[in-house]
Amino acid sequence: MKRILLVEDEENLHLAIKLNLELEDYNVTSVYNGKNALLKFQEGRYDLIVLDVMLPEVNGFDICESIRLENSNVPILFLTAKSSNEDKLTGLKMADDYLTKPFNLKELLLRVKNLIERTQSITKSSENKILILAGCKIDFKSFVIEDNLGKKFTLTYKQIKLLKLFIERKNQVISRQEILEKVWGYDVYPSSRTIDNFILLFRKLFEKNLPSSTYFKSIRGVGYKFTP
Amino acid sequence: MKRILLVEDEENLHLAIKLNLELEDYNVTSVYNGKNALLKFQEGRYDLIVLDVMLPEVNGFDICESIRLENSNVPILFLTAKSSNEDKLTGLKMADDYLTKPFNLKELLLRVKNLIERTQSITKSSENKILILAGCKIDFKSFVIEDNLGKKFTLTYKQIKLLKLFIERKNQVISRQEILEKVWGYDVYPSSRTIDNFILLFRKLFEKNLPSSTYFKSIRGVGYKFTP
DNA sequence: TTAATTTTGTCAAATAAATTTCAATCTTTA
DNA sequence: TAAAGATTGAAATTTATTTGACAAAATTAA
Repeated sequence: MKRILLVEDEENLHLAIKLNLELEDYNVTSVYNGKNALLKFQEGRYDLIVLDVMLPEVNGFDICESIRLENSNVPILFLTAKSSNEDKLTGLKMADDYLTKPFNLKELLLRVKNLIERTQSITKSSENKILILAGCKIDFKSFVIEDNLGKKFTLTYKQIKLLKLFIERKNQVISRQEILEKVWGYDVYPSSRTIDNFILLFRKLFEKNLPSSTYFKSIRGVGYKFTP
Repeated sequence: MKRILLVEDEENLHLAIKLNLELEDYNVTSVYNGKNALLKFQEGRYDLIVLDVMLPEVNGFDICESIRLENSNVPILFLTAKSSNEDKLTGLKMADDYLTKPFNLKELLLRVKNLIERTQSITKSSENKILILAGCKIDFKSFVIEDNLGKKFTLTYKQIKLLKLFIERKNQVISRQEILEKVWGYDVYPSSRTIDNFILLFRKLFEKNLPSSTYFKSIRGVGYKFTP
């Protein structure tokens, strides 16, 4: 049974969400403010956190940040009342998904399901969040990769995100278009060169016999394919 | 925010649909003919395409086919004026849903919502698009074909696209003209040798007893026929 | 049937286009 | 404000695709 931490201060909405999640057989822990959210988070493990942005005292973004600092990458679904663009961007950067109030409860359930399944499948493909690739240990928790000589290198958030996408979709051609949307987001479109630079780094890190590449193959006119 | 590509040439209807979709908080991209539909489709990713069948120049079915050749399974909702049976059947085969004009806008909204939700939950269970042909495994996701000896060969984007067209239309003669339109696009006309070169490769890959060909037959004066 | 014509098959070379790479610039974070 | 990270632009490189030349096959006309 999947465990969800629900952080929402509006009583009626809270109960509605809780009821619906429980009907879908989730184990829901209820919390009505930021401080308790952090307490509950530290007490037990959760498969998902549904987090309202507008909370009394400590707001959702701050809580999210605290959680991430604890080296946890439990998926977080933000609920936000404002639909202003800046708010969305700030939120999305940290969140794994978000919903703007008022929202459809069905949609919430769908997103909850997707988020949990998605993270489940990533975790599975990289068991304890550590993966060996080309003799390199990749630790998705600390963002550190270590080659067979013990040399360490810390990846950035985006690099990890892209690497995860490739691992999740190994042996599949992923279009540049989709890479941008999955890693950078729907409304942000940096130039296509940006992706290339990330690939460049990955190749430097993992490929043994450059300049030919075995792991990160370019599919001309489409995008890239990762073959472990 | 879900993105919808609306392809409809009748101005009034178009505006009415657009307005209603936007009131439901969809991000609508407007297009009034087939060629632009394909252009817009290639530019960005959409969660749904609302596609009129009767369009000037390139009709809805052809657009649908082109989209499917691009390896996209974005849900498509057809709008059709005719309610003749044959039309419905042809449409439904490719479409995920369809509506016969004149229709109720409420119904459109309902179907749009359902389609988007439905596909959202299916998408993650990525079905493996693998096909066996002449003892070769063709994987449309990785663009790789593997013969019965285990030897692998990576196809290019155009090769995959053309191969898909042949497979979709197996046992049918496809004219060179149509091949060009579906695979190369509607305004690009390369020389006639171009297609031949692709056939040449396919034959090398699949045909067992060259020079006679069993799978890729040339139909003089018309085009080619693929018989699996 | 043979000659003329058209269409298709094949290959190597040319072209056009996408990718790689790197340095410079802009942005964000500490 | 410094430093790290992300992005862009431009040149170099690579590669898929196209073309053109010619051979082979099929079709038509004589």
